[in-house]
Amino acid sequence: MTHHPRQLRLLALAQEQGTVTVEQLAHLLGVTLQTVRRDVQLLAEEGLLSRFHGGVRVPGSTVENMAHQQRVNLNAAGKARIAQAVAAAVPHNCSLMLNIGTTTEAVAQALGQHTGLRVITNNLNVARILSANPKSEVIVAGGVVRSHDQGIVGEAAVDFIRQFKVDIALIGISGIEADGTLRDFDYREVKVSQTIMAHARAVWLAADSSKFNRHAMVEVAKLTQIDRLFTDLAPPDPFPALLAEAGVRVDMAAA
Amino acid sequence: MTHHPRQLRLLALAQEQGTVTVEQLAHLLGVTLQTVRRDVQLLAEEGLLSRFHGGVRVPGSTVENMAHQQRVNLNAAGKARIAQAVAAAVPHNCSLMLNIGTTTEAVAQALGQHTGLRVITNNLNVARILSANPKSEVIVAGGVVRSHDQGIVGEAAVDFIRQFKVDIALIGISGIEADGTLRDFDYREVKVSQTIMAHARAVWLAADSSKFNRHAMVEVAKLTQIDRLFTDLAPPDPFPALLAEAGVRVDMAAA
DNA sequence: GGATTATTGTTCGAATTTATTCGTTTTATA
DNA sequence: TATAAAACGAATAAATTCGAACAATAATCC
Repeated sequence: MTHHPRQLRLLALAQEQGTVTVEQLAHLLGVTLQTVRRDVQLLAEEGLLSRFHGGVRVPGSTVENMAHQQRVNLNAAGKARIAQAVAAAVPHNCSLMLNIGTTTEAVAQALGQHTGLRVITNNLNVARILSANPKSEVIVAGGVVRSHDQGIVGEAAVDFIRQFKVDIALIGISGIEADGTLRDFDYREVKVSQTIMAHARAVWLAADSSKFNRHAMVEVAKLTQIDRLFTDLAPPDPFPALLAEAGVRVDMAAA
Repeated sequence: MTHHPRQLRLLALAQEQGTVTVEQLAHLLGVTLQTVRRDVQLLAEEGLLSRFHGGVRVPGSTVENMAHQQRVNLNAAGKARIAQAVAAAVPHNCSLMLNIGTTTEAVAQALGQHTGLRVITNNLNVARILSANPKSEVIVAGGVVRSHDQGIVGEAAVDFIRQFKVDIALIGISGIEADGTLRDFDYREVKVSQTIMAHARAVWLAADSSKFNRHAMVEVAKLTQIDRLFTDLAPPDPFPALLAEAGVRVDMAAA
């Protein structure tokens, strides 16, 4: 099944104008609104188009890294609540490490009013957010910048982090499996996260409810290595038992 | 369903101006205050915006950040022309180092379409801008992040940069004095810039016309260490003679 | 040519978005 | 601190947009 010529013209129009309304498209293509909507729905499902109420636009032209932006939006409210809870638990004048992840970025945002923090991170967004706070010091790890999420990974970052030992490691991850392992997608990122955990006196995990039972490839750590978990909803079975067994203190930031 | 174009325009306006009132937004976007407030609430929840009573600002923006925003706008046209000229002179598939400065940020922007670049920088803005280009690799130096311009300075950054040797060092500075010295304000930043120059086969200087005869405290280098100067207007006396004597090739990106 | 299938147009109820109004909260000023 | 002004957010009504159902038309196959 290939595309109708009209659908190709529709795509071309969207490309040209950046954004087009459904009504404009109907007029330009000489068909009814409903036909345009059918085409638009199809093309949007294939990812060739982003739609908004009233029209469409080319995907990705709007915000540079749409993928990252959309992940930020995933359960944004939950992440914000978690971030507030973490910030409330972090004392002033302590040292922290934050790894890659949208949840840690939310935490960085929430730490904006703290004083005397020393924060080490391999996440450029975290660095940008926290460096706006002149009362805290931000140290960024050196290394190769990953384009899709501004994270720094690789051997250089690992070496850099090894120089330090901090009070708290705040970790975000991709998934927690039912066997009690924390997992992530990128091998190089995992190396950094493990190093961060090894160089902290306490390890805190920030994970919103969507992370439970989500699968990812590479093992970062086991729940037993975690001292404290911040989440937004009560974890499903079998996690309460696992967490209790591992001696993890759970902080729930409910709505 | 993604963001409405109006919401993207709102974000762009906030980005441009640093801060905007709700009333201004309503007027500029041609909708009522209530609609603006709805958009603002949504975008703020997603962390794309910070709001205050009466308006919004770019997230994590403080007075510091604003100051930086304004510096970016200083002679923006001249910087953009210089950046274009530099980008035209940089071949594909080469290695670069970029230091701190709004001019180097403009260059980073202009390098967005190059392929196969390997860029090392101690400027988080440069890293952010260039990491959006998946055809190039960005390596950021580790170290303490300076809050007012997102630059990385200090001994760690110097050590990090010493590992590399690149084709071109692209340097921005605060002032060029009539005695042929290039100067900057922050001692720690100067150390980094000097290291960058020492670890490149060619040193290019990007300096708009406002830099000539501008005074700054710490000496970065002498004109004789520069291979090539990119500027937007003909330098005033006595610089043409100095430049010729130092053997600097001058590229003028006139309007 | 006739039957069948796919595509488009039409109509209409549901869902979404926007404007208006008004009570509440925040900020500025005396 | 008291008061006035401004800004905010909730509620509701009007307008717009969306999507489903079905009729009409075009394309395809035998």
